[in-house]
Amino acid sequence: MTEPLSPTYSPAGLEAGIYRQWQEAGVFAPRAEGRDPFVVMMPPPNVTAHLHMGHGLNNTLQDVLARWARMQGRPTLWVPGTDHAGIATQNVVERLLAKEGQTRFDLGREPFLDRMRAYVAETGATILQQLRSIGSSADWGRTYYTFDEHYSRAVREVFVQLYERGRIYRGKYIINWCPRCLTALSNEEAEKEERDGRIWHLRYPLADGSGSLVVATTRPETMLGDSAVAVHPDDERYRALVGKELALPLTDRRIPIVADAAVDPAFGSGAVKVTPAHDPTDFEIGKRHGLAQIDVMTPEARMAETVPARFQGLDRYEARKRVVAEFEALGLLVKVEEHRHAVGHCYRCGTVVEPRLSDQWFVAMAPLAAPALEAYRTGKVTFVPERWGEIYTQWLEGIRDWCISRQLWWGHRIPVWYCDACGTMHASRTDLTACPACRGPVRQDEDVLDTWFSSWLVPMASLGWPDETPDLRRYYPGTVLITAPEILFFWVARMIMAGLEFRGEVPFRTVYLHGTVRDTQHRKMSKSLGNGIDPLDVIGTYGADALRYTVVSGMSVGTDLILDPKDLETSFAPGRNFANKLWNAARFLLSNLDGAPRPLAGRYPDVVRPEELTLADRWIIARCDAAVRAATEAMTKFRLNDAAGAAYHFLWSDFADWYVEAIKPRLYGDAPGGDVARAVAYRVFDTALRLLHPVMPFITEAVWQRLPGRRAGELLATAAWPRPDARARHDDALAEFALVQEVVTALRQIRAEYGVEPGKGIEATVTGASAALRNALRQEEGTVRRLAKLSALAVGNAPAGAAASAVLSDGSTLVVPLGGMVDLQKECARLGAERDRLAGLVANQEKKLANEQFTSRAPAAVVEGERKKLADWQEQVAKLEERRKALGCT
RNA sequence: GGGCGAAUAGCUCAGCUGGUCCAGAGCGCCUGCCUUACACGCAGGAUGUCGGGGGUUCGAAUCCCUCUUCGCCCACCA
Repeated sequence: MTEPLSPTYSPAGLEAGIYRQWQEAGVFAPRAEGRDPFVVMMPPPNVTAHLHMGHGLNNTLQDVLARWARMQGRPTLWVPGTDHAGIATQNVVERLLAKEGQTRFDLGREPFLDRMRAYVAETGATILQQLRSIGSSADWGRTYYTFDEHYSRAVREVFVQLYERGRIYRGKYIINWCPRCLTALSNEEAEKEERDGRIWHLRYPLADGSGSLVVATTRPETMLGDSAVAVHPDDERYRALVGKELALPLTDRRIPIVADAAVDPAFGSGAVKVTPAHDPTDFEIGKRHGLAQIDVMTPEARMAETVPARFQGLDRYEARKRVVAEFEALGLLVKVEEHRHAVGHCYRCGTVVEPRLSDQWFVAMAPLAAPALEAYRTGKVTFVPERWGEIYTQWLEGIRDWCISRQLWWGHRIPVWYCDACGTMHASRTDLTACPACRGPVRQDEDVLDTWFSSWLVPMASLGWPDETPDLRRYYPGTVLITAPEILFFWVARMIMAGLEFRGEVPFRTVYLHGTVRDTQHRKMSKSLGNGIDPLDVIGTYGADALRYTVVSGMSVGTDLILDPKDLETSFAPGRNFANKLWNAARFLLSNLDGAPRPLAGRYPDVVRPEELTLADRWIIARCDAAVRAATEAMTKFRLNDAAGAAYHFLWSDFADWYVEAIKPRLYGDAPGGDVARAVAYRVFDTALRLLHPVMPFITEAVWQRLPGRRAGELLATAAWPRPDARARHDDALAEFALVQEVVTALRQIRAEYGVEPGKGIEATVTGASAALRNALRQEEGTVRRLAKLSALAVGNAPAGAAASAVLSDGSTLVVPLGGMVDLQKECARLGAERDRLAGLVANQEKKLANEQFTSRAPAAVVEGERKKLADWQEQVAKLEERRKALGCT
């Protein structure tokens, strides 16, 4: 890596080699010694996933923090992994089968699973490989997979433990059923979405013909499974009817009218049809009144044999139409209203879920939730941004039992065996071949576990749990979890519960929830919307560093990342341009560092004697130190955009725009002190590369290794993060160099305004300069003359007839003789306008200072500052008037 | 229905504890430059009722109230 930097920066040829270097040096594995390990668990992408911007964002943020921690010398472990992703993966393979005209049932369970495994073996490594291309410094040797053999042991262990503690139970309850995936879902997996729908008001006649009742429903087809109508016990309107029977229309069944407090008398007619097999509330009412539970649908959501023959086999929506039509024909359809309500959708396929009575396995969550709440309340876990803590709390407080069984094949099979001989069931860590009770034959439960039932163990299982491994002892609990808020309930909260339950300790101290990648219309990027950006395209065109820079700088805490999929240039060019700037600054510097005789090692500012430093040197050292402070501070607060900004601003605006320009004469030998300039430039550039490395690791590594004095094999990835240095705080230099910048800027403005020809020098005189400015100009005269293209610079009295001037912040006037190049009329107008503007400010300021409330209540320093402002302005007005006179303005 | 977030330049967004980074950055736009590190660049420039209204305060983009508009999360009123 010692060949010179190529004249043009091309990330494509550079990144792979750098990444290989890191891997070969083993920098991604945590160092064995050292305290305060920094541990991050990667949210596992699905095994079949292809890299998208969400991964790009999430992994960049993790990598920035991991690299930062590593540079701070902390043993740093970022554990990567993949998720077998039950439904999602099974759906992918089932779609492939469908193209061949087959279903999983045609193949049978084992052959299907073989097919799944073959598919996953092929695609499983893709996503992890792609994550490497963005620079992820995860410890690949520790990659976990939520469906490997070891992980299965962890899952079984957890299941059995919970079972033995009575926290897992099996029973018939209303669950969310996806008629397309043909499985039960948890509450979280049924995404509620508000939709415009309708509500039908149906009339049910009394069995004795003495009258009727009206009920309202959004799902008329379920009336075929009604087993009662409920009214509130205190509802006067219906009191007399309670206990009577209704003739359920379209059927030959009679159903009772019951009184139940769950009914809201104010809603609709105050009478509710009760369908215990298809609605959670109705299920409860049904239990209280011993009502029949009539499941009217097949798993595919077609009408089952439990309904009259003419409805059987109809899709639920066809059945709905048919039911409504028949009610209308019978004159029992009272009215239809528009009704907006929330409907659950399968989070994997979008199908409307059917609440349905079903025999499933559940985890009792209340006992798990209590310690998880406590952990947050006592500060054992914190959220960034904090507001997520409240959302976490609300969810846990209202938590319901977790349906964990899935009627899928791709997943951890439920470790329960049934013995038909003696009617017992047994949860077991190992496969059972015979009933432990009667030695009779056993059969294993057909269902598999919710994929999140394995994901929630990531922090433990990825470190070896249930075995008490050295990794587990050393790296649990982790430091920070970085993920998207979408999976706060699915994953984050459950990991906290699992960690507390099985390990007695939270799995991580901090949860950093970052935003979502969206397009310019604020829509989530997704394959189906076609508004995605392929990170690999971006990396190919702009480089991984540019991708990372854009993602980090565009992502402030608590906000979303907006990118325009139709205009990659706008989003990613700034990152590439910055990399290019850095590359060229490095090229310039390296070509001028050659043969630097002064020792470049050691801690600056010891490298050179303090008295050798020029104003510009001291300024850039102080600016660099400020950047170190800013970047470090920002990192600790997860304000990664600010950290990137600090490095960006320092490198570009301070170092490249000013310092490099200021020292060119010294570097070229046109001014003394070249060695000092080289030493300082080297130190601050080195520091800046370190600051930027977590964000743009490839280019900084490539450049850094070429700096002189590097030992073979020395890597920036493991170099030390810079520390602030009290000796680098040159406040006076900050102030004085700012004046130099101001002079240069003023002269440039004058030059532009008066059309001084480029390349033609002008003479400038500064009058009334403060001691600081005089000192600054004395030291940096060369810089000012060069950057402002002056032919001469003097400090002293203004010559008569000066043609242009600028007032500097220290009160001095910059007077620029421009000879015949100045348009007198224009100058008079300009001075007049400026005088009027300042006069306005003076008037306001006088009013402000006359306000006693202000002068007495504002801090003295503020009042003093305001007084000074007034004086300055008054003086400037006077000076402007003088100038106008001198020029003969009227 | 409940809760949360957002609204600042043409666009995407910073602006942390009310004052001394207070009106900023990047992109875009305009002007002038191929100044031997960089045209993926350099030097200038224009553009803002800080969503509307009210309040607190000596002082508000910043705190409070309210309205409007977007977005997100939660919710068993059928």
